[in-house]
Amino acid sequence: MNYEDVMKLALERGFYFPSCEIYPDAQAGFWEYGPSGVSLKNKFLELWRRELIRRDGMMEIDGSQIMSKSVFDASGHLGNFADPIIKCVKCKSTFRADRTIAEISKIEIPESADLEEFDNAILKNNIKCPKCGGDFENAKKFNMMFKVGIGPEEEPAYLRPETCQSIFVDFPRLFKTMRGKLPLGIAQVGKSFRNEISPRQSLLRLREFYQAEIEVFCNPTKLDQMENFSEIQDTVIRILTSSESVVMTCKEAVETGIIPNKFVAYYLGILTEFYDKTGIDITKSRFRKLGNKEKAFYAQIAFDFEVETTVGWLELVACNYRSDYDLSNHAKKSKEKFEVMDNDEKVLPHVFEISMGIDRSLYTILEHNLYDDKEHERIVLSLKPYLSPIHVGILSLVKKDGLKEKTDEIYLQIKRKYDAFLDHSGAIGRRYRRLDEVGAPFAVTVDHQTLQDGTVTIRKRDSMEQERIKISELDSLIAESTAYP
RNA sequence: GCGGAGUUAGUCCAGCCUGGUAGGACGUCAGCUUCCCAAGCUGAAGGCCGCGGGUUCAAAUCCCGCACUCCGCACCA
Repeated sequence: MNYEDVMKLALERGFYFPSCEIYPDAQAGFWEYGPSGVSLKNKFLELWRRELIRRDGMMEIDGSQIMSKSVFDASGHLGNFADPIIKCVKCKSTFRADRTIAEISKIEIPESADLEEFDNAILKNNIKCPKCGGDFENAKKFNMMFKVGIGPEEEPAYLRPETCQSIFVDFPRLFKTMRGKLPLGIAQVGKSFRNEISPRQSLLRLREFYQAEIEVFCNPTKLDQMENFSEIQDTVIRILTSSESVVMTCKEAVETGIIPNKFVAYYLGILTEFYDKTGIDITKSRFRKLGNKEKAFYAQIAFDFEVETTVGWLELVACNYRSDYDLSNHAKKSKEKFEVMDNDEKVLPHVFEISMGIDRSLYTILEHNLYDDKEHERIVLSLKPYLSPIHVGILSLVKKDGLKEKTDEIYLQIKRKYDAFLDHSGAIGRRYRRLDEVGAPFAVTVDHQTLQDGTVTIRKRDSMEQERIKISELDSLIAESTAYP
């Protein structure tokens, strides 16, 4: 199914929809999750915690969304998280200053250069608007961070453009008080904010979006001493470099040098295992090794985890080896000490990050799991049972003869433990199909036989098969079938 | 931000050219029916036609702005 089909499902079944949609001044790039979306998101995050956080004994924190100016001074976002732009006086088109100058005059000016450098280059080389030949206004910086004013004096602060800065800032306290030991993973789930020029495609490019980030602090001299590497050495990953596309095990990737060390390979391996369990088609995924020009300003080595969808390859996760970029800058700016002891050695840890875009991941899960079952005239969201917004539908075959009451009774028994949905109204087939669309893996139906022998039918979403089971077996069956892997 | 195409009920769309304040399908709800897969029958709810302004006796319809959506450019988790 394609983007439009997913969009339609999202709107009709309460997965997500535009924010502030009843008002004319609603801005692009802001979306809300409805009940089904929240339920899916919560379960996705629980899987993330199980597969990555608990697996490695990482810590999870929950930091402020608004952070002080100093943080972004140190992190480099104030200077670097901005694009130099130039605007044509005549046709009002806006261009990236560095790129436009490089294209026309072959002069490379780094994007972080002073604005005068761009203006001078434009003057000297007589650079005009590529569209209409008009002159340019002076170069400006467009910073993608949202500025906020704190208190009556409107002290400047910013909405965080990535969640990880609180992890770096909090690192000294966390390491000391939580008895940290390298390598140490610290994780965070939360919102980040970027003032995108042109947000588009619902959850795929947002101005306010969810990230699940993991920052692993490590001793840079021990990147190949990775005890649990054996756990994932045979995990198959797909890698795209500038020259080739390969499918190989993590072990082979390290041996051939495509991945620089066991440490990085380990995390790419467990990330792959995680995404496999979300129900994304892992054969349509790849780690794209980024070239120097594509990398973020803080990254030394970068792999983007990308997945193919009907709107192209989507970047779901950015894996960056940030070295000591963040810690050394925060140490310099704050005068706080960030060195820690690793056995007898004093080290300033390096950082490898796994920065996951939650919204994009959820979209991809929906797209990869939605299919049109033409034979049975139904749309099925074939989610993994543990991710389904609704675990089980509880239905009465007909309302009369006490079936409704019996159905209510079963619903009452299980509704606190599972996401159950009670439905009495309409034809049974219609109710099954509605449940298929929100991905409920099971439907339990109460019929006349139920009143006689205490059994119900349980219908499976994907096969549409039914079997009779005792009501007393219901709990354990659902528990088993919807358990995380 | 630019270029192109759009915006009418929860969803998809007709009506617009040739002004006279809305219609279909699906979905939803209630009842009947129905003893297991979107059946049928009856009834109902739901839209000041994206927002604002203009022209007109009269605007979904013509004109102008703005917002949003989609496709390209650029940017990115």
